[in-house]
Amino acid sequence: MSHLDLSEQEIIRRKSLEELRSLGIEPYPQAMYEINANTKDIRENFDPEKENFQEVSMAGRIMSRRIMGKASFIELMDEKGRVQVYFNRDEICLGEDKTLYNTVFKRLLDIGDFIGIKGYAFVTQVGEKSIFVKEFTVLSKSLRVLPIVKEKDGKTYDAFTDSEQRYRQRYVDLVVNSNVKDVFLKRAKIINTMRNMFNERGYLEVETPILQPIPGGAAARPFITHHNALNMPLYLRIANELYLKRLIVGGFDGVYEFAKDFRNEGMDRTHNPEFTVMEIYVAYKDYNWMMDFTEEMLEKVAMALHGHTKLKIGDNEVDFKAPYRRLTMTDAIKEHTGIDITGMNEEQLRKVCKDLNVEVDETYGKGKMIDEIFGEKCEHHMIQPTFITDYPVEMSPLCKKHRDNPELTERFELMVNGKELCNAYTELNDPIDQLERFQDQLKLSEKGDDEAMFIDEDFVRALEYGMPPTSGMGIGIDRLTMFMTGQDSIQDVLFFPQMRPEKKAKVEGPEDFIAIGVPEVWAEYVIAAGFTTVAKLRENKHTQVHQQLNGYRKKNKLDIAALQLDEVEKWMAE
RNA sequence: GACUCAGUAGCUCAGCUGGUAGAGCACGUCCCUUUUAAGGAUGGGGUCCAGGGUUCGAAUCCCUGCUGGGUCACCA
Repeated sequence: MSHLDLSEQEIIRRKSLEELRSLGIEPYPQAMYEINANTKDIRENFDPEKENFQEVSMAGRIMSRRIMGKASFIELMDEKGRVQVYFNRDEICLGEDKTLYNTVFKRLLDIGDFIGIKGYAFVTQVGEKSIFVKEFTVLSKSLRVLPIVKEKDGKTYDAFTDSEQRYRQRYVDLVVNSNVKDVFLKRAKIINTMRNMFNERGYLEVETPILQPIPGGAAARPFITHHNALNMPLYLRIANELYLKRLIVGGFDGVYEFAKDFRNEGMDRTHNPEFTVMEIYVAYKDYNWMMDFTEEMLEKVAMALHGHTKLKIGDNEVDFKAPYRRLTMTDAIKEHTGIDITGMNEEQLRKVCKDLNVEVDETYGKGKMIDEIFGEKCEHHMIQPTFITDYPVEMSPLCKKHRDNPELTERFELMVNGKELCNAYTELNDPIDQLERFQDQLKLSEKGDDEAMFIDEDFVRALEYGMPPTSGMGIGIDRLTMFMTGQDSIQDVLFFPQMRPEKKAKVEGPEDFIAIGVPEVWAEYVIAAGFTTVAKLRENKHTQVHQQLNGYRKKNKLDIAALQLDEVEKWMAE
């Protein structure tokens, strides 16, 4: 990179880097740096009367500086927070040579640099716990300028807020916005709390394939990729359900997985193309047991994070204290529309939808219409955690039919703050029924439903060997983290949310193309046909370019001579 | 995908009905030995997202595109 591309401040920092080296100071030393205290230790445990922390060795980033001639204060930030550090010229430079203070500390170090310090803890005149430096070491030089965020009395000034930069350069966000780290610490705690609970009960944490030949276990559009050696398509998993159930067939009584799933669908505040789901399957249980289990789990998570169960989510206060209300889908619809859909046929339901102004398609079956009514009229009312149970059979091809009503399934979703958080079944373990349900999905697929499930013959085969009665549950970890930490965007609970590539397509002028031999009359059309840069043009085979450009000429009826293949080939030479 | 708002210095932002770019922090130089959004003096720093158009003249108006945010649609 030439200095021409750098800002003034970046050039100054690079010069400082060279100057450090010329003074015999390596800005990126190899040796480890011994640390015996962190900033949190000092803040919480330093007591001047006890005279502790009198020989500390600490390390971190310089986050601010207040230089007053021969004395200076900096703020040093490590993983645990910040502490004030005092530098005094004559304490650092014991002899006549004051270079280490005047030049190295004052001039060559910058905000963002990592340093190590040795010294002792003390309290300043204004009463702030600080470290008195006897010796410091440059540990890593920062060449880019961090955003400067200042704070006074809990009020933040000049906060680093540009969401694009915060997500693209999360490392900067984490360095300068102290509250961001907290969300991710809580996310880890949520996962650990769940994992501990499962392990205590003897369930086994497992890993199942992410690359799957058949994307099963959910209805969603998958990402597709290609395996070269096998010369076959593979899909990134949309769910891991069918693999976990195979393990129940294999004889494990409880298995769970924290899994990244991938869905090739729209992105918004609550959807990212890759997201984390926890799925758990327990043998010899049903969905009633799973509801008890789920509410116990969520109460534990809330307690572990906050010490209580009442959380503010948006404008609502949501209480995760068990037990949660349990409501069948039919009763929920009755409660919010006054209509009892029990026993209605397709025609009657269609009329109900019309009366309720719920938009439905001609192709919708009973199940889908009921689901639409619920989605439109009920879902957003479910603020407190509520188990919605007994979904129509058409919507749930992997779920066992209801013990009292074959049109329904033993399924529940847990709704919180008007959104789905968990999804669970008494799992379908009748292989003949399962095959029929897959075949129904195939019919939907033939009708053009691109999200209908594929038939997984091996999964049916596994069921034929016998799967014990089992209940399974899935919970969206990103969404749970949003609820538990009060974030309203999924991007704020993912370190690296999906973004479009940031490199802008550089547009070159026709003269750049003429320079590589493109005829003058063609130059602007080459750009118009989509080859906006010479580099882009050269990414293609000359035969392809030739075809495409003559195609463009024909389509737009250009009154110029068609291109010859050998002519195009000459453009490609570097 | 639709609508809508935004993009100006490293960061946060001003910039009027079009007249050729500003502040605070940060940075350079100088002063300052317990400060804390340290302070004082002084100076430098810009492809005003990109491309086109209107105009004598565009950061500003118009068009197209790029990127991001919000709302909606899609999404068990």
